[in-house]
Amino acid sequence: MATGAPPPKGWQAIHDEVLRRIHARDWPPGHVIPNEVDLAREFGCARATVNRALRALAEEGILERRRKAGTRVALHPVSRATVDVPVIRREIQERGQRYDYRLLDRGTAQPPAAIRATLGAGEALHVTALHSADGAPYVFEDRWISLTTVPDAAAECFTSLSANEWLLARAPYTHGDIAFSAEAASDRDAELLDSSAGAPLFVIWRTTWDHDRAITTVRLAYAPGYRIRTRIGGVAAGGGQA
Amino acid sequence: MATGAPPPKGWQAIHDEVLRRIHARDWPPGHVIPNEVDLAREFGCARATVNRALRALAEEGILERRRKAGTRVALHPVSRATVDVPVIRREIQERGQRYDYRLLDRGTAQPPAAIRATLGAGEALHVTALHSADGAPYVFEDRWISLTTVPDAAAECFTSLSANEWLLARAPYTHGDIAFSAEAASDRDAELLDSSAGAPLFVIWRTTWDHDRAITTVRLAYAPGYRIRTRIGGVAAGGGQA
DNA sequence: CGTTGGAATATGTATAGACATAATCACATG
DNA sequence: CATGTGATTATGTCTATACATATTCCAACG
Repeated sequence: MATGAPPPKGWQAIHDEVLRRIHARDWPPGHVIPNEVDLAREFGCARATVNRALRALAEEGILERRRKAGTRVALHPVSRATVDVPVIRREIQERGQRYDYRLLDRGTAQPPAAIRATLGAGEALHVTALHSADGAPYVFEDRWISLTTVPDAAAECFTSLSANEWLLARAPYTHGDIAFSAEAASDRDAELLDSSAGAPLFVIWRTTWDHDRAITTVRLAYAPGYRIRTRIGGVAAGGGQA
Repeated sequence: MATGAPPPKGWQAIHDEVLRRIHARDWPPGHVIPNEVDLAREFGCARATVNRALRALAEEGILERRRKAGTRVALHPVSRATVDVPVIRREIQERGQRYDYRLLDRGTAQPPAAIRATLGAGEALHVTALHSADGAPYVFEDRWISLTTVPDAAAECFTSLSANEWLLARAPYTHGDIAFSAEAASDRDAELLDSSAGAPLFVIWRTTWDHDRAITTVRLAYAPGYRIRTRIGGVAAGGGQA
């Protein structure tokens, strides 16, 4: 028979039915849908079950919920994608490639103004390194670490363990900012990544924080051809089993 | 007093306490934490409350949960960021800029092999357009629409309403694939985006599906300087209030 | 010794009921 | 008319209990 998927039961069934009504335009964008109590009665289940389904749809960006105002179909659907930014070593090893890490430089210095704006005044630890896959350069990492937030970093050499992994273990962050962009390879980028100056590089800027204190700011310049892939929708509300 | 944040109550308090123990290495990576019943007893609450907190942490990628096996601290922490890819018109208008849409070309044709692999055999609708902000080119859109999945599209001219918005309204997708990458501007990219050939462009490839049938595949080439920003952690498990 | 089958167990989900909280709306008041 | 205030209401959350389900573990069996 090979039925694609068994008919869902429980809150997922409600999730799917509500989604169907939205897609079928029974409930067009902006429409306020019935409240949880009424839906529970209609579906013959407890309110908590409806709540679970609607909350999942809200987390997907399909619904917008506000107390007292009720639940409405989102006016401006956005594609909400969850991107996993993995630890570089694992990213490479999971593809079955050999991972190499080479520290290029390490020292304390006064960071440039743009970095100082987030890391705060004073000296910081500057670490540059190259990650490679099967011998080919993969990512050029240029990182500043706050010595006020992470004083222990001053004693670490980072010759064999990448700063990223050391920090993850020693100074976990509470939140962070990420930016994806395309940059032209500088002369240094080009030399290290074995490409030519001006080549389009996929670049990730990431700053991580421990509450209100910045831990580290890093620029990751990926070798040409790199891309980040992800999905939207799909698992619906299943959660995060990789 | 300006206390940064009020001490959380309920399931968020448990979420934060568990996270604290993980960060404090009371529960190191790989460690199996107590089961929900024990934690509920410890925190003096119902199991459902603990469940809510642990499920949130699992969705963040901090914990891994399996029935019977229990809950363990994730061995390989990944930065799980949720990226909102907005409708281009809104993205521009929300910054207070004027939005312009110009259809460049529209016609049915045999798509190139790479597109045909996902869209299926047969002719498809090819639409190219330029979105601009305050008169400056912003995104060059190159899209193929499956006429087998969305036959209505053949009758639409796309002169004033962008294909993206038309599709969102008429042919909602169940899931999609997204890829972010950096590409060198082709001659055509450069001409349309008012930059020079070879310039690094941020490019998004997106394919959307209605169950197992592809709806559309689009390449969005953004003008130089574009970047996508997002956060990790932060709201923890609050959900999706924009 | 390997395989299989069942018992044990931790999470997943559902339920009914209750209270908390935020936001809205209508009304009264200045 | 502007404004504040309180009742109303829908969602947010918690509780206690129950059953479902996936896995693991172990023991019996071939």
